[in-house]
Amino acid sequence: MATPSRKTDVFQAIADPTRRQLLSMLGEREMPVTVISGHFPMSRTAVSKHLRILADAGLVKERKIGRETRYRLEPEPLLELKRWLAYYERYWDNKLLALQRFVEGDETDGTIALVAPEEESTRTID
Amino acid sequence: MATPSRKTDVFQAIADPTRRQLLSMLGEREMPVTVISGHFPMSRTAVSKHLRILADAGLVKERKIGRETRYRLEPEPLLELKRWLAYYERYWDNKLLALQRFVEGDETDGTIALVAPEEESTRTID
DNA sequence: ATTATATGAAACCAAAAGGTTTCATGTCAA
DNA sequence: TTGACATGAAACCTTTTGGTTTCATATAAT
Repeated sequence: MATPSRKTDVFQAIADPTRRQLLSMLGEREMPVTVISGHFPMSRTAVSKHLRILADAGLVKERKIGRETRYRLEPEPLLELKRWLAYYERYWDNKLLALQRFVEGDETDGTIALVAPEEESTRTID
Repeated sequence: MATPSRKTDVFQAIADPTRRQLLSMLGEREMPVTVISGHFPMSRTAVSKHLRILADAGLVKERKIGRETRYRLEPEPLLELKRWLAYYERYWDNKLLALQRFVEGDETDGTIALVAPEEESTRTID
């Protein structure tokens, strides 16, 4: 499905530098928790909790082998990030931006016509 | 410069849904705080603090006009995100991934050869 | 000159985040 | 079957985060 409605937000999941390191590490090879945590200056339990958050966001998958649990990268949820970012690419290569700024002029009106596709658009203008 | 060494991490800045909404809103037009906060179910001061965080990350720029301060999107720092994400694109369209997984086999060795370009690579394997 | 508007700073607070240590459980090895 | 290893869950603690209300200051308008 396109919107898998994950337990943890991808943006939130990648906000932590430790978790980003975990992702890059697990992209290379599947690894068990003890080995992974050997690369971090914190307890195994702490790393384990980070892994859980990543798993909740769908960014890693676990596989039990005997008494160990191996984790590996699952890049698919990063597509959401990619889509989000794609919206802003128009600000780099699109000439429309300059035009828009010009048209805007100087008025202080707060009305919004275009809004970027934001996942949680709970409250709008009332 | 390539590494502007900002006060706030971009990943951290965009982790909050409110701040993401702010970015999309400010991409359309420059706006003063009062107008912006009218679109959110929180106090003006709270919105102001979010704007400060975005500004610290370089994602918005402020411009004082008389007694009001207008904010607008500054998309440049998103390039860091784009670069980060680019690393993981190999997991989508690269056949090497399947090959790599195959070569890995089943060993439990924790040694890492390749590491993704992570900004804070403070501690390594000691 | 006085009042209203726009904003940021400060002090404060509750909840979430990121750690720790300890404990329980399941699996492997002798 | 006994002991060592791998791991997650639980309880706990401190710092950060996201919000509030109140106050101070600068500019605009009357």
